[in-house]
Amino acid sequence: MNAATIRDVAERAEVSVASVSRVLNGTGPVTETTRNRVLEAAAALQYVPHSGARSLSTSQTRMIGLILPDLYGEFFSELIRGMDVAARSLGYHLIVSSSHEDAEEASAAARSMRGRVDGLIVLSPHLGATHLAAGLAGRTPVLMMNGGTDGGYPSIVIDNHGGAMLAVAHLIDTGRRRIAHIAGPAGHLDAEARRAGYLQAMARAGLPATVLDGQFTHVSGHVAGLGLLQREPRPDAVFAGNDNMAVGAMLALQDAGLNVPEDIAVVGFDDLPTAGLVRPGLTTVRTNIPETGRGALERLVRVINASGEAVADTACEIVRPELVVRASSSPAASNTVVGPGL
Amino acid sequence: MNAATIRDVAERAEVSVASVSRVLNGTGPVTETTRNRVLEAAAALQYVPHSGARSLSTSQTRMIGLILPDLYGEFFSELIRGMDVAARSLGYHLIVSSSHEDAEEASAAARSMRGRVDGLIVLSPHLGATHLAAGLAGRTPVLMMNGGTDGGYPSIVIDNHGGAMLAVAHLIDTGRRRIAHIAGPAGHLDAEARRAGYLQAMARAGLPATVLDGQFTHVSGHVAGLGLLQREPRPDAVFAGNDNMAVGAMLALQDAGLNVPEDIAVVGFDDLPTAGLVRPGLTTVRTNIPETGRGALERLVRVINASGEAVADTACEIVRPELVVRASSSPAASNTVVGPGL
DNA sequence: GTGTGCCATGTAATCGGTTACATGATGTTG
DNA sequence: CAACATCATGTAACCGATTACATGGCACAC
Repeated sequence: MNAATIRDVAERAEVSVASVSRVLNGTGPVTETTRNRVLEAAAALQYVPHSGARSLSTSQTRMIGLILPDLYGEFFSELIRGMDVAARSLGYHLIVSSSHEDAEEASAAARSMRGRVDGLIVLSPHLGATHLAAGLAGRTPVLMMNGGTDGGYPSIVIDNHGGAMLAVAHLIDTGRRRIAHIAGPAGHLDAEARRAGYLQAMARAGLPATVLDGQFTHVSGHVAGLGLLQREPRPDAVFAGNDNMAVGAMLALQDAGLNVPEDIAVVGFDDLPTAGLVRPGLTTVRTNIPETGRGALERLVRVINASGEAVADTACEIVRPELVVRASSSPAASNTVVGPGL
Repeated sequence: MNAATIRDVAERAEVSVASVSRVLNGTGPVTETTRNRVLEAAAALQYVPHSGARSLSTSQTRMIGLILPDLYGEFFSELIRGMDVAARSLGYHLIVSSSHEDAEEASAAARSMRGRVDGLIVLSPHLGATHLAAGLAGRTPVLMMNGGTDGGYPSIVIDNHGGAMLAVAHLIDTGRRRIAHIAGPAGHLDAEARRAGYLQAMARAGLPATVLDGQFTHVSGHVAGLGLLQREPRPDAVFAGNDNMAVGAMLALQDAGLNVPEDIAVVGFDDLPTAGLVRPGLTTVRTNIPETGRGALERLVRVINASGEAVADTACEIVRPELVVRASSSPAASNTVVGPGL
């Protein structure tokens, strides 16, 4: 016994397939009697429309593809949470493809989704992905997140540069002068924007910059922390490119007998849950991830519905992060949140 | 200009649609000449098969639905990572629906996926979901994870009970006697199995049990930690139902001036990345999540391909977690991993 | 009573693939 | 040279929905 089709329902309800379709989709007029017969028959047969058949005749899949890099932890789950909630409320489903190390893999994933999604959200912290996606996505609407603004796609970027400046300004405001930076991997857009923000804030304040290399990992932060101990004079603050490295560095410094924040202040980026659980609590830069994800999905759906419109949406929306001050940069602080500032 | 169809490709290559289909799917014999003409035409037209049409004629969607509760952090991303990698290598796509607080929401999600997936993986730590899913999934193959073993579905469960006993045995082995437990929320299957494991291990050792209530959150762990300080005599060890609560409790104890592990040992469950980053490092129970996810997906695909087979797969596979000993339970320990034991 | 208009319903074409079966070309063999 | 096997290719039916258009029933007005 195969699954019931619309014809089975029509037969059982003794009406035509057109009426069944009308009742189930709420299109066109039907009498109360017809509606009831159809509903009853559909329930009795446990009828579920064949999505393939529907998408064939409507040329809509009501699916949205999400292409992600090799993300870890909280960021990943929060982002999907936000998007998923938005998708559900708009009647869409989310197809996820994750762990794409480079632009090539990401575009292969994009290709494999062509034809089965109505739109695509691409997160690519690697250079070049925008360009590659261009040739592959074809007519599928695409929304780029944190992938640069080239390519003429609508996009959303997190203001990493501004967030970094916020962090550095906070350190300067609290009296620090020898502020070092632990950078993320080269070629990673987030990492580079944060580094640039650090450099600009330091230059603007007339302070000398010190950059150590890191890989966004806990271990590389620890190594960089050991590197800081060698510096002469020793920095009185570190701004790490992400929380993972900040925590790694902080542990290295503490294990060497330094006090945080008295001897050296530490600031991270991302506001992972871990940031609030280490001691002292880590000052960091936070973005509202679920909210950003929700916004991205809603915007993509708007683009989908507007396709064919005269004016295409190619704007780049900028999400401003905020500073979360904890004890790692200010002995007095408990858990204050400071807005994005100017 | 609409997207190219198989007929457009056939026309351009001056062959029939059947030949195009044969070339593109590798079914049936074709000459080298035909193959090349088709491939060239397909490339020139940027042809992508319409997945709806294909699924209509083959009655396969090559999609797998994943229904998740309101998971946070690492567990979520690791699980999806493992499944996604497996799915990709088997030629499937993953449709994710997350954040389902209760069994009813989860089954609504399952219903909305009927007809658009070839199979479903349902993670439901809430009682009753199995039963609800039964009426809704219909003929769709379903794999239950951590949702109990009733319902006649193939299932995979993490041996929370055994993991908890492992943790308690470790504490007893290292000389602890007054071991308290911070339990997770009532009605949560993982939480209840861990609690039961704790109780059984204590009973078997002839030790009195002490259970405090928690909600799997950091804050509830902190509150429970304060509760421990009131106990007379004070426990010399705590086994928390998850790492979040363990860290919350540990901070409360340390803030009250106690030394971990000298005054009191702390053990968690899950091995979140945070567990290795707090000081002292948190002893905890770990499951290889990506591996478990990969296995689950591969097993579901096997079930899908075998459907119609005489013998249905209704076995319950048990994943044994392992103990990770860190400094929070043993001053000597650095980062040893102990196997699942007997 | 007949014409008119409205409205619920049904018929059948259509979407874009897959594939069973028919066809025709080619080579082999007696 | 005829008969036949082999094999690449083409034709057309089919999957299950949506929907434009046709149809038929009914109420109302003249």
